Amino acid sequence: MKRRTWFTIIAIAIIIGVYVYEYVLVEAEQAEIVLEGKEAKANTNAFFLPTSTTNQIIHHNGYSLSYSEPHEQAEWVAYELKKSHLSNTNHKRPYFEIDKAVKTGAASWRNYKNSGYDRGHLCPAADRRYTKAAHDETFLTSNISPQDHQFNAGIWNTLEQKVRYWARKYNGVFVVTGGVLSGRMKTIGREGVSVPNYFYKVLIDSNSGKTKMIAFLMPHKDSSKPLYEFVVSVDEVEALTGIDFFPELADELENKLEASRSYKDWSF
DNA sequence: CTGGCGGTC
DNA sequence: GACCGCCAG
Repeated sequence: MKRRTWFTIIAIAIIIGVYVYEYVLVEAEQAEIVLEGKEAKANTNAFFLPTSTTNQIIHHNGYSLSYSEPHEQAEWVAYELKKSHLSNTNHKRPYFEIDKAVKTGAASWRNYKNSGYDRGHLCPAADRRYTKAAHDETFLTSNISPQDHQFNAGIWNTLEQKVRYWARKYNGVFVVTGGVLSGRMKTIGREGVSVPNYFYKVLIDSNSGKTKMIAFLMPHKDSSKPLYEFVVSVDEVEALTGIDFFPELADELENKLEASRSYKDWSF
């Protein structure tokens, strides 16, 4: 055969190869999404799960939480935001429901009505758009905290968008977030839902090379400062909340990463 | 994206 | 109370 013929054959083979490869990749991703719910506890909630100071951990398919009955909200909500979770699908916004999995009785959404505060998602609805079920599951009252609207739609929203950016960039991140339930707090509603004075977010990435962490502590008010101004060490968040964030991590690594307040490994 | 709210049945 | 559609930053 002529050289040109060989070249043509090889070119076609490469093109077919790429298509087959992509097809297999897409199939694998879809299979992963289908399994998401069943594997949530094993994948999302095992290794990086924080400790509970309230002894009430609840696992949902899309996230886990530790519920604080005295403050009528979660002390933390934890979930893995995989790159494959990121989706542009629009879902109709459902109504908030009382989380029946909370045995002590989760707060009613009525506490928030006319309170002047948003029902602020802890696990954002936008992080669970991959299925309608996952999206709707974020509308449980165990996943919300009273948030000032300017804060929620402002700097906090900006941080949540940055988390999605990192999930895309670093092939997924594990997220732990909540209000700091300590000190003197305002309360709202008949059940007295505490209004946190600070909110935190702790991230760990173990998917893109060496394991890295970053933590944010934000006063409960909107700000025009850049996000990195709110970076603190994980140790600082632990000191405020009493939560041990990554107890399953090897001690040496945990101690080193949690003491650091450097954000050089995180692209802003 | 983050949400509230008023009107209707 | 549930639902729809409109509203704002």
